[in-house]
Amino acid sequence: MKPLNINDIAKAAGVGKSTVSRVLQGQNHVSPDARARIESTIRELGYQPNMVASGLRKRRIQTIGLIIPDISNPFFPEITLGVQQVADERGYAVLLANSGWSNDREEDLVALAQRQRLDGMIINPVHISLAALRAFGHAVVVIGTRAAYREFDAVGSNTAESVQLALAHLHALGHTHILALPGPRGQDSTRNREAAIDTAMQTQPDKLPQIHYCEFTKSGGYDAVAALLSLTPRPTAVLCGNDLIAIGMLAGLRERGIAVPGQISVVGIDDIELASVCCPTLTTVHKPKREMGMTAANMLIDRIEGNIQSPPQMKKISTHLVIRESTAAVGMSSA
Amino acid sequence: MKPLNINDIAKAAGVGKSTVSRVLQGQNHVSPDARARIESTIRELGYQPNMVASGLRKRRIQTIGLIIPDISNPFFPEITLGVQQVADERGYAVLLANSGWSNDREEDLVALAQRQRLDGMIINPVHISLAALRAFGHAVVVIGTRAAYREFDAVGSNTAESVQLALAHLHALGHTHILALPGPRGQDSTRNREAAIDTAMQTQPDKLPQIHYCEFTKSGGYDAVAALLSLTPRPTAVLCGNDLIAIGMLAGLRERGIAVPGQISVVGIDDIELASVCCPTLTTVHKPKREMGMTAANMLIDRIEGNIQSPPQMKKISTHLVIRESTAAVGMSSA
DNA sequence: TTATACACTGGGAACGTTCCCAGTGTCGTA
DNA sequence: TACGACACTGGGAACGTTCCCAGTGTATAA
Repeated sequence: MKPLNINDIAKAAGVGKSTVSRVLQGQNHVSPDARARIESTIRELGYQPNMVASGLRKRRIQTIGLIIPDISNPFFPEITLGVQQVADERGYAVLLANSGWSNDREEDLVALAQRQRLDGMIINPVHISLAALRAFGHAVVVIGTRAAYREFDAVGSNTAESVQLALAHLHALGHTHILALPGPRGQDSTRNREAAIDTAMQTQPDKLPQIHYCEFTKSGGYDAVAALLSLTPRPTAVLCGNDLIAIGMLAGLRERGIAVPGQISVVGIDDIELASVCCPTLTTVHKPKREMGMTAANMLIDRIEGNIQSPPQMKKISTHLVIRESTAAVGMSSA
Repeated sequence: MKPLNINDIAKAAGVGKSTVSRVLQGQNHVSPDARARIESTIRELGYQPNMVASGLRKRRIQTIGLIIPDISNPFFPEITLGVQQVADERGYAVLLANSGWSNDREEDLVALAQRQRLDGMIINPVHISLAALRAFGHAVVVIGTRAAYREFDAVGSNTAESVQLALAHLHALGHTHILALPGPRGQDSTRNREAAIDTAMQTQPDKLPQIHYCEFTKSGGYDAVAALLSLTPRPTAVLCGNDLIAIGMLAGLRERGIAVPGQISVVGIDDIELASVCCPTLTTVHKPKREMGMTAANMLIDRIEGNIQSPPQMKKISTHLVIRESTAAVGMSSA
């Protein structure tokens, strides 16, 4: 009925509970004889130490939190997998939670993490306030490159580089009229992309892309087609803030019989799996999502275990362009 | 430095810790006056109760485990989301772990769940033994319809129905030479699909599909194209065990210049998001994945909280066919 | 021989809650 | 007036570990 505890093992092995505890924690100062006896007793009785009790005493529960906006967005499972893999190897479990892009949910989840006394937390923040994040009181690693959170460790892809790669590709193909869909108006990651566009275009400000705001979703891209078509002269290429937007846009263009890349080139960012399967397959900037997850987990656990004392650092993971079918030289077909 | 505890609050509010505990747990037998004072003290000092301590005492940590093969497989994020949503609403956190389709990992993870004293566990089992699952000692809900685990609560989609729907669709289009890819040889879910095929074909055993085994992945489907083409007469339709297989097959067929659905019709199972984006879009059997996750979570928490005492039950969620571009009547083009 | 060091051991306190229980006070009723 | 019923209260034990510490014994050095 009630699970075994350390005293049961101690009694069965004829030793004190302290000695059993030492064995469980892999400490020395235990005679080979006692150790052997304890280990075999544990195996025999199928004893599993209670990590809740141990967590209470040690103030470490070997569990980290991962707060992301939405696991059903294909960008995040890969991140999650990377986090899990490292956490696992280093002896931590992962508590996963979705904020659903909501500020309230984000703050609730951080409070929950605090009550659960998680050892640390990796968060891809949407709106959450610094104060709420600080209140957590344990190690935090932020996913993303937003300046607002610079007091925490962070890992993000290099947005400037991504945008630069995509734009350079379009320019090389001769596109000068470009529409950019950097994301929803007023969100930090949108601003990041806009800033990156400005930086990339510093030397040729006359070719600055036009901006249209939309959600980071398929339907965001789909709806943006109308805005695209209302522009004169009509852009010959679209730079999408992420692949979901790009894929929505592809669907919208196809419905209206506009050829991609014949009439319009489309480029995305992220390189989610969909990008290699959609039609046409999508030229995009590859982000090493798995690696980002792994890096975040390593940074976090290093902090937790005190291996790092340095001030917060930001690791930018570099990206590269993947050229597929959705882009071509300007004026390939109907021109 | 050290977080506040219940005694700090009690002292600050001028009451005993028991009274604070009663307020925290929403019990009655607390005077309105004391309650108000305690609540405002808690808010003022920003106290967050320690769920580890409470978990130790109550033997409930308000956390459930979710063990799936691979979160990067697009079938699982939706399930996860459903589980999370319900767990959240009912006051539970979710610990997520990937078994990576490995038996050893599965058993390790269950042992971990046991050490963590999770209140319950939802698992999509691959190979794990009954013994290992029983050893967990808390509530378990299995995802899938496999007979082997019938001693646990389970929720699965109706495989028989799914296969039946897909085959009926192909038959209605006039296909009589069908190749089925039920999954990897020797895995239970593969056997389930095979059995469903046999059942569906009982009345017309002469048209029984041919079977080829492959992994539940894109490359599994891709590699199966060779097997498909080596058959004479060449099948006019392929029934794939899941959408990933189907999408791999589409890619392989496209590479070889075989028209879908002109020369070969392809139907999948699952209706993952990829299915509506790939090219051609995929006719498939829709599984309500989110709903499955929600149902599983509700069953589990009902068990945990003792709302159910009944013997284990299996809930089969029904499916429906989604007709898209990848299927057409036999002999539409080159015939 | 004695002192010192140190591997090994087990008992008890502590971690922060919840629950039991015994002790108040107040009220209604006999 | 006496009594039971009951809302309210706080102290202490318990949950299962880890850590501190004091107590063994044995080997090595002086």
